[in-house]
Amino acid sequence: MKESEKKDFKDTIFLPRTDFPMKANLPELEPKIIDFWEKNKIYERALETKKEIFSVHDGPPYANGNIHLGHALNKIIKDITVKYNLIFGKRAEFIPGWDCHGLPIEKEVEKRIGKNASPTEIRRESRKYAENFIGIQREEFKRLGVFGKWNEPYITMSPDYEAMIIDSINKIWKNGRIYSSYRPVFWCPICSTALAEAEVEYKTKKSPSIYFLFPAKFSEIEGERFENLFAVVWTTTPWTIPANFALAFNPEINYIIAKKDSRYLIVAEDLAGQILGDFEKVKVLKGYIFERKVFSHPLFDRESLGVIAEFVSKEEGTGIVHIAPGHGEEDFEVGKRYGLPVESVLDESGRGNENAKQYKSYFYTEINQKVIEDIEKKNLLLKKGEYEHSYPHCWRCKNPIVFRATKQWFIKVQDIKDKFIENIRKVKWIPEWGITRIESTVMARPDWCISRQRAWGVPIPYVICKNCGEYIWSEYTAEKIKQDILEGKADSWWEEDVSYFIPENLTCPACKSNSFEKGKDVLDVWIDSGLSFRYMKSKYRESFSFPADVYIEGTDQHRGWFQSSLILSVILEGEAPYKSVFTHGFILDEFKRKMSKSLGNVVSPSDIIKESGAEIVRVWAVFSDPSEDVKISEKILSEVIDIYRKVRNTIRFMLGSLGDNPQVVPEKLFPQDIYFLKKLEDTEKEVNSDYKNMEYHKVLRKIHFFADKILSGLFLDILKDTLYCDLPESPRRLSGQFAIFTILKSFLFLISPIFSFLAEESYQHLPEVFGFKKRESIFFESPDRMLLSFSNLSSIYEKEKNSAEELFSVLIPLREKLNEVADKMRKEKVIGSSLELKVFISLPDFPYFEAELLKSIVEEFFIVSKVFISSGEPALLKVERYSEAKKCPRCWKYFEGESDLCRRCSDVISKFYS
RNA sequence: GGGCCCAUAGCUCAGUCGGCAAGAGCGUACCCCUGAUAAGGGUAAGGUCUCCGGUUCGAGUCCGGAUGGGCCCA
Repeated sequence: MKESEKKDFKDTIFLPRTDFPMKANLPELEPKIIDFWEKNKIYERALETKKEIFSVHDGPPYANGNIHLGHALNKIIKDITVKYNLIFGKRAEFIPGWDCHGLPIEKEVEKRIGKNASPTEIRRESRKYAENFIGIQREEFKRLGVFGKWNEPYITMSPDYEAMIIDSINKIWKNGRIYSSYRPVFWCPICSTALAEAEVEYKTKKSPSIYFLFPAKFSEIEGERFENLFAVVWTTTPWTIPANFALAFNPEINYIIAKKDSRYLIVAEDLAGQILGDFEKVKVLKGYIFERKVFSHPLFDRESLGVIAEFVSKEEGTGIVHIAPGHGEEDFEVGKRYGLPVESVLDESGRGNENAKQYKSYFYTEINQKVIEDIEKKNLLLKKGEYEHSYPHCWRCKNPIVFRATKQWFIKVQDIKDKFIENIRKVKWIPEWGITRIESTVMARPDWCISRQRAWGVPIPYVICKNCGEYIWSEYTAEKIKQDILEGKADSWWEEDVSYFIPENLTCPACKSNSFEKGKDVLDVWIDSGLSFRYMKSKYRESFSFPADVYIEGTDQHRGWFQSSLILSVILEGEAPYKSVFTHGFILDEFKRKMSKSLGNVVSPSDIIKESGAEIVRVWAVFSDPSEDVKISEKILSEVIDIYRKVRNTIRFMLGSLGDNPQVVPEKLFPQDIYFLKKLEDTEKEVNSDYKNMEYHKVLRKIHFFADKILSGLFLDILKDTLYCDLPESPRRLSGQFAIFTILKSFLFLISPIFSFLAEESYQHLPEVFGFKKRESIFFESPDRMLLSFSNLSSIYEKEKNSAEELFSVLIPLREKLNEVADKMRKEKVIGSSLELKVFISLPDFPYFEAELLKSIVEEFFIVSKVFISSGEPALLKVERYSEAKKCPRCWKYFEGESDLCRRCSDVISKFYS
């Protein structure tokens, strides 16, 4: 046959027709789709029609810096949750939030305008800084295709939010849960502020390490006399020695009296060798002996008391721990038991104060040196050196921090831990081990230190008695600050005089004095974000249901937001603020290392968006199981892109196959189509349940498998002959097109929470066939219009789906067998296309199917030209090249006969082109 | 150092109550098609289920320990 004749027949077949492009060019396309959603208020309008509320409550990101992949992963998972619930009829309003106050922004601003800036300047600049990044992050999140009320987010620095905070904290105070107390807290001497546990980082640090002696003020032990008796003590913080008031011994471990160079030394037995070298062991005794024994302070003229503490270990040091109750958490606890003074020897900038006596006004690192020198002068130093250990550092300025006793405000939580646990157990934690994690963090936590000596935050409403230093919390003050904030005077606390904030006749409850100054503390930012549920409750009454249906954050938030929200909610509302909590993992590189600037393995979402599109980020987010850590690499991204392409091309082919706009709904569906509709129904059910369980990576896998193997590899492949060559509006072709349309609608609907851009783009290209009238956006659609399992498709389908499945469960293994044989024949160059084959099979009786129909089904399903069926157990009997036949130039199937075209094709030509 | 979690083909994951001769997709190799064409189809090769020990007739699955990685804490 000549080329020209071939061409002629190509013009007579019905190839897919669609203007849906194969290449997406997402970086350019996506902004247009976002524009479409925004201009037409698609999300807002989709919400309007729904009633039942489903609340995905946003944990506010911190408003500094551009978003990173962790943010993207988080918001995408939230978005998928929101969209899934939305399309299934829930009013799923996503109100994004931003966390604005706090140290990181304040430090950043300080860097720009100088440390000496006034609080009002700092606050003004901090506010600008946060606003700027809210704007930036908002655009970045929108660019990812995340639906949300971007124009009415909640912002922790907005006047009504700040007022809500003051109101809430005052309510907790009225409940008697807030107290002030001296207490050693993490203190950054560089930033001059107390830090929360969440604000310290542990890094390796070299510290001085000294072994030194406390002279005993007693010489008799268990009836024996030891003149020149000393306790051996080890420390890596010599500057705390001026604050020493005790020496702690473990009651259970063995101590010895060692004679060395005419001195008797007390030290733990197991450690003596490595500390002392050569010595004479004089006596062994248990630590409890030393309780209430008195030693002399090595520097000052005062005493140091022997005490007992379980935490003293025999693994490290000397088995005797120097206790400075004002400078260590455990020291403080021990001190409290023995009634020791809680004294700080440092001022807020880390320099010696009055208590430090001769070390006054030296920085604590200088005190280290001086103390060592002085101890050496007194001949009490045994050994000195350096010690490398993991030590707390300030999260912001990265400098080592200290423990320092200061007066702070606390929320009492120790006494109601059982209430927290009780409420934790009512929540569904996904994955399940989340409950272990939150329970252990809640159980381990001390009372909540809520005060910070900073400017960028919500002021704590109290004043200080100038005469006696009493801290006085006042509802009057709280109310005044709150009113000012609401009237736009957020900084009045720093601008007005103290008299403005207190009632006229206020007297100090402790000393009756009437001279006061304003408190200098702002609230811990975890209070801000932890109260977000309360803001949602009051401001978004129409769209937020308390407790929220789900909180979704990274696993670090068990200690952070999940906990702060839980504590505040249990105190204020008597229950947890969420019904379920989903946690996702962190992002690692291809070698499972965390991302860090120093490793140079940081991937930013904007790079991927620029290169490949936001949809690729969305699909990546569910490519791995997000409840564990997720990896990203070039390889993974290219696989994600391949999945996208496959899904896109499959959709494109289906759109094209409906390009001739079939309108007549077929009365009869062919068994092939019914079988694939059944596959669709199965997939719908599985995918729906995966969505419900938030197993989005399983959704992706099923969607991909369905598009690739079921549709592209089977259904659409076998339908090509019908679609291309059968007469339009012939029963077989219409049935096929109807099935395609049914599948396509459903498929687009199911992928829309994840592939939001692709689903919308495809929906806009969807032809209105079989009487289907489109809506403005796919997000206006509903399951009953889009899903097979939610519609009541013709009784034919319901009636015949089981028999169709039965038939195909027999045909599929035969097809696989045939493929094996055909592959061999191709490799041996016997055939090329499978249409060159004729096949002999045996099948059991299928009473539902007539012989002719059955034969045509099998030919179509096998994509061969001729099938002979005999009766028997299912088997592939013989596969041969169909050598006696000739190829129809139109449909390329082989047939026997004299005519140029096969019968079907000549029929179509005569009917369609006459 | 402590708590929690993870560990299955080169990559990403399935693997319910212990019965598996261990599955899928991607990638790879080879082949076909050229009427989804910067597409489409087929076949095949890939695994001592991280390691060591235990329970059991039987363990990827249960228990103990080790190693590596993550989060949180000290």
